[in-house]
Amino acid sequence: MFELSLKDTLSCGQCFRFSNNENVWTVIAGVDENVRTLSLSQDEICKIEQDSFWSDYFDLQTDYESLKQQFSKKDDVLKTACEFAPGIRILNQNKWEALCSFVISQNNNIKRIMGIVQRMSEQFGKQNSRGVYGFPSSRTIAGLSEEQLRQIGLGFRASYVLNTARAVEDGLLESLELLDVTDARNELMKIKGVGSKVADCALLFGCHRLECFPMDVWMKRVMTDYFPGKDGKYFGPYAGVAQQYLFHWIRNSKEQI
DNA sequence: GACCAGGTATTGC
DNA sequence: GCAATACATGGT
Repeated sequence: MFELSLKDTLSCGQCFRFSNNENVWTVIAGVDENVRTLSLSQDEICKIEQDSFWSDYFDLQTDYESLKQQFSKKDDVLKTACEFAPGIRILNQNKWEALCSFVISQNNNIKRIMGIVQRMSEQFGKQNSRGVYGFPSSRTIAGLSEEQLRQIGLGFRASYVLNTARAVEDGLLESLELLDVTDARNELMKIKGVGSKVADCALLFGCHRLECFPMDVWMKRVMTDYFPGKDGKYFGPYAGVAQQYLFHWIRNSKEQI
């Protein structure tokens, strides 16, 4: 049996379309009419195994038990973070949706990011057969004006989102597949509005490049406080997984070391 | 009303 | 290369 906490995995800042009623967690994932919805309580998670889309989305193919064991053996602080929320997994999101969402995330807070993504979907996305709005396609966004994007509250990020949609329409995401992480990262950063942190988030949460180690304000704090002089390379080829445990721990744990 | 939010581009050394 | 600053918007 796999370990997965819906609450911790969905609310740890990887994705921006989820909600919670009573004990039921709901995720909305995917673009336009390919959007899918999952509503589940924690004690029903075994159902995910029977669905190929959600199995992939929640990364059931990766052995997190083994990773957490290795992390815990390597470092005591990381062990504490793993034990704080052991049910976190790295999501496999749509690449464009992840990239665009993290462009929106810059100098922004999670609640407002979620609102913007929801408005974007309802105004510019297409519905599936059940009436759920998918995240708008890059083609749709590339065809909008900056002014139209500003109206949903994107602020100065409107032009960044537009630049990103145009790059994706030019085949950026397909071109990344052949590249190593360093080249892929540099390619993403050619977009005006995509820096190192957003590039790493897109690669980690959208392209499943588990060695990427996004450095936001929280992770900078973790590194200076607990890993002085070190960087993401210290955590090895699955640094991105370690990053997410540390990120969630530093933001939510009252009792730090 | 100042300050902040999973940053980035620009400018100036 | 690294430090300082503006950037839209909505919430404390």
